[in-house]
Amino acid sequence: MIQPGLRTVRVAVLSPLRSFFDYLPPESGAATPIAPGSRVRVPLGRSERIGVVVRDCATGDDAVHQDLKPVRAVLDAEPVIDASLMALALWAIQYYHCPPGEVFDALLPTELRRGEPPRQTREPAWQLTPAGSAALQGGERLGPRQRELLESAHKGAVTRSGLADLNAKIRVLRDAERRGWLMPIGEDSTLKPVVVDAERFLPLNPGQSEACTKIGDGLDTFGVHLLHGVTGSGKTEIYLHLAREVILRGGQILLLVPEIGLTEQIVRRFSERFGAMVGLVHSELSDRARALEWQRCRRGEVRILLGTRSAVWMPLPELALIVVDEEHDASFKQQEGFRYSARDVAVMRARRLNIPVVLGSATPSLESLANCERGKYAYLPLDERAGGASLPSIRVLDIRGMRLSSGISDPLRRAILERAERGEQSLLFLNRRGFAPVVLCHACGWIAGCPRCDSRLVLHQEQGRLRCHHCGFERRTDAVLPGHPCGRLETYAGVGIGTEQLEGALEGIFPGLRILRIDRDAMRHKGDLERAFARIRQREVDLLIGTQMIAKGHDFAHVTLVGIVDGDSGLLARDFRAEERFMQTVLQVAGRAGRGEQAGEVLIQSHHPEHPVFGFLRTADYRGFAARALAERAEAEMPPHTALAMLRAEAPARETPQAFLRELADWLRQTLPQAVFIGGPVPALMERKVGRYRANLLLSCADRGVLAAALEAALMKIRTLPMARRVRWHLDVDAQETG
DNA sequence: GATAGCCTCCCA
DNA sequence: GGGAGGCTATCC
Repeated sequence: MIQPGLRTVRVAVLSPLRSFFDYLPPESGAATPIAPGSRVRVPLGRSERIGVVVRDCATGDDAVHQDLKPVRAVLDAEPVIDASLMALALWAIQYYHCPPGEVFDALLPTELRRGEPPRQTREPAWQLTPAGSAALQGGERLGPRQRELLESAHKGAVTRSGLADLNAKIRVLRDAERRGWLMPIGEDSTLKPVVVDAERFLPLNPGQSEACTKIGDGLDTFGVHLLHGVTGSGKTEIYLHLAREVILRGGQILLLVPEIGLTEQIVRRFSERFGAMVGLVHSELSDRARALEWQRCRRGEVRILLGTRSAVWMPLPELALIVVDEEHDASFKQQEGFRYSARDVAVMRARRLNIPVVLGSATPSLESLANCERGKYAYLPLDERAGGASLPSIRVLDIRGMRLSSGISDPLRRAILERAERGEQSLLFLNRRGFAPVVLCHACGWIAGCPRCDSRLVLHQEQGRLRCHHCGFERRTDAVLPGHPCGRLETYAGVGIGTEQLEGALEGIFPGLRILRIDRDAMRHKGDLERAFARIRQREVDLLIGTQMIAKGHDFAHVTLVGIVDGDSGLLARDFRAEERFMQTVLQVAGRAGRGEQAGEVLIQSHHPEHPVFGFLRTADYRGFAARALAERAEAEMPPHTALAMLRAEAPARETPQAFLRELADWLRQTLPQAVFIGGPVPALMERKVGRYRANLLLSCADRGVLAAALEAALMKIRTLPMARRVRWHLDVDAQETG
């Protein structure tokens, strides 16, 4: 029986359980309601957990349970999550159909998740300077507020929270600071006065200013602006100008970037202009450092937050603009646990705050372009390169029947030589690490496979290792491998070429050229990458070989030739997004060339030069490509034309995940409306990974709301399926891949 | 995910 | 009779 009028507290418990939990108010202090966003300690089963109060309800009408337990303790007097982030979190729980605790895990720094009190970082404080002392003793005419402030500082340091009592505003304090009467003490680097020196901002070209004005005009209302600018068109400068505008109005800016390590340049440009107002969050940060940034953001000390995916959840009470740079980048989608898209969350956050978002990219996602077509996003093209550099010309080399030496055709070889003779740099892109991607036994022909995955071991000759790139399995090349029938040692032969082998081969082909390889193996240590980029800038390198690692962010002014060694790799479509990804990668790598004065050239080696993708690449016609791809997606009823979710399951036995998904699929097919497409179950593209077998069920529907209801129904059904306990499963809303 | 209670199995 | 280990329900 539910007692009417009973007061209950709804809590998102930090656990993987897929529901909220209701509690009675704490036994002591039952009279005061707990503010949503405060943390509580609650009993759960036989143990205790930390949770976040979602609401404290006068009537417990919708509490389902009979005998509720009371909250053990309220941990915060002030909520640690403000109302706007709370609303965003609740939206995410619904949208991603994920356990509430998972979302709040993403919102809170570790120490707060553990139930510890918010760390007392030293509160910003100011003290009287000699000049201030003189001013107070009659040297200056002071307003009543200024006098009050300085008198207080005379008695002891002034803190931010002390200001409230003083009836003085931050402005008075800033003013006193500017006049040299007060100076910050303690963690003073964060307290430098806000100086946004207009002279340090580069002038914008007409295209840039037009885009900037359009976005700037809408600063006080929600709107999504897709800034489609070719590489080198100066998107960053636009962000900088917008940031200045927002800061002058007293707002905070959130700038999301794909990977901070590879975006060092953008970080530098922001720090140069805005100094200590810039905050930084990324996955490499320690828990402590992260918690500190969290506090600084919340207190408003950080005015510009630069960060990767997880930064979208940071507390920014005066957030006024969000920028998502390289919005098409796959790393914005978390691939495990709470599988959210930081870009999509950013758009939703902006919408709820009624502030604008800028999505920037040279190769926008099809989703965003489709939203422009539907009139939901504003399309802002930037067609010329800032500084007048011209776009590289792109040519496809038909290498059918050509003699290749170590994968390099003669025309490409000659092009590299020409650049070297002119003192220019070349860059070869090969997205395959290691010496050889396939290894076989020269004695018996056995192909070395990973014992835990359906994958092949990659030969890394420098390190004398065979490695699986999917699970981390690794053996020395002189060890007997599991499953090797003849077990003979030292008889491995590599098939195919990776960057490591290419580097060696090129040293033979181009004696005298200074060659540098950039991939995860060659750049294992901290600082390696920065040193490598410095060497390139200082022209200590003639020929660069790189994987994905060199595709993003960095400008190479003296690179005038880009060679795509394997232009076929992206066309052997394994996934519905493969072509899009290939197009984006090639254009991104191409963008590295010719950013200086000389025009650049891109040569793509391919066995399928007639493939339509190359037609668009030759003219760098990304919009043409996108139009065709969008039409294909509509035809195939795939995103962005439809909403898509993947239900993935895995278990130690091959049959289990499929049996589970089949039972579910059978039920769903009978129950769900026709409009919902149910594909599968089918084994995952790589069925076995780290010793577990995986299978997928695809659900899609043109109507997102109908799909959401279908997913909710599926989750309800899963609760009743005994099979569900025998598998590990999860739901991936807006999955990036269908494999 | 964590935990406890229950079951079966095996051995003394 | 009892301990180990697997299976399953439950968590407000």
